[in-house]
Amino acid sequence: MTDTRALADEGGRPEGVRERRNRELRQRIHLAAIELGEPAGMDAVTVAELAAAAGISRRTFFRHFRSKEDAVLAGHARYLAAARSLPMRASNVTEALSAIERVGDVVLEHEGQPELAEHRRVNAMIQRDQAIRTHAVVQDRLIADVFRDRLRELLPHEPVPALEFVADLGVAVWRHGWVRWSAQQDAATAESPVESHRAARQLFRAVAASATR
Amino acid sequence: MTDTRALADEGGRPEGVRERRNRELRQRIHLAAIELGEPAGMDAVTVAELAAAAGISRRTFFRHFRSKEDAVLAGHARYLAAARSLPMRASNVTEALSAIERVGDVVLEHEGQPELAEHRRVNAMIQRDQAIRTHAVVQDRLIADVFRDRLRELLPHEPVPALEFVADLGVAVWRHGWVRWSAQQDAATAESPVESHRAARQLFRAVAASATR
DNA sequence: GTAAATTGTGACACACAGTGCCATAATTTT
DNA sequence: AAAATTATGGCACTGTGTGTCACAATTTAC
Repeated sequence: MTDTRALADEGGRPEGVRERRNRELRQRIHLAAIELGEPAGMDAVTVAELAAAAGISRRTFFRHFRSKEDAVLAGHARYLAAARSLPMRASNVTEALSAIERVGDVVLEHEGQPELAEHRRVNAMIQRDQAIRTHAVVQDRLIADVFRDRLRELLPHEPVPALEFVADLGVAVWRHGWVRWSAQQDAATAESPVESHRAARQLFRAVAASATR
Repeated sequence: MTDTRALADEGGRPEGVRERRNRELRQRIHLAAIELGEPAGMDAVTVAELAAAAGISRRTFFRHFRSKEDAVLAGHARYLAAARSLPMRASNVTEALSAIERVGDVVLEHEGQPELAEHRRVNAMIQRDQAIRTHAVVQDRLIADVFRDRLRELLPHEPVPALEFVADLGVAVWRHGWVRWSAQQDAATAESPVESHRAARQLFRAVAASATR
């Protein structure tokens, strides 16, 4: 989680003390949020407790995250950053979905073992914890809006509602990929994230093919 | 808006004074919310102002709506009620989407002129007003969860993530239908709500057909 | 019809979220 | 080493949402 820079600028300058501390602190807060929220439910945790657990003041917490729910959903921040910065290409509405899927592919390639472990944990929280679930869907919408705006630049002649719709669908498929992956339990039949996302896309296609007579 | 009973029980008993006042008050609050929120943006409106405009106390407002954003989104409440109460039939995942679409069709049939005018107004707010937009997507998720749970009863052998996904897609198509309809401006080429929703379903199919090579 | 039970309302208090502001400490730059 | 920048904590303040109580209005039972 955490290093939203990973995708954007691989070749950065050294990274000063400030930068490193900032990154580490965000990570510490993130872990504290999961640690406290996982057992009790996020509604039962106050920002004051969270800040105390991370060794900072309430005020400082809000300088690093907009809300306690935000502190949990680090994966969304990475996907959002990718939606903003990765190159996209599409020459019509139906290609737009593929363009979004390609962004997802790149993100998947960058998610290593620690991120995957986080995904399992956070996705489990999204299923159980209403506060987190609510916040996750809001984040999804923000990401879809970013995709919509980028598609708008690529396809200025397409109606905006259609682009928004495609962006929505793209994000829904992405989310379902993770839900599917996180639902795996026994290692025997477990899919890799890439496989789960492929399955999500296939299910999307299958459902659409038979719908709307 | 307003009468969430319309779909559920057409043949009801007379309706007492209490019931009527309750309904009228909800409607009054709803209108006050739109009236205040439309020009200023919902973030700039406090519940105290809203309650004052509706002639009630702040405390009473919260007995009728969970939040000021909720007070604006009356159409979502109707759709939610329909998702809960209308009969659904499906024997596999791909039919599930059609089942959700059928619920939408029934709701559409019941939306008269005043509701349609409201849809235009509220949808415009959803586009402009971040607070409302955020809340709308949360409502959509709640509705999708209701559909998911109902599908779970109909198709107990299907994996829950798949059902959740289909429910998500169904709601996304529904929402896009309204967005598309609300985007119409000149009466000359304007679509009816039914036509817009049909177009939404077709776009869904078209996008899916060419995606995921 | 009147009495009892139920339900809606306002007032008050309270916990908590989120933000503006300022003084201070730590770091980067010059 | 001094100056400029940036992170932090403390404090105050607005606003949300909920629990609780007393009281008024309706509904139900008799």
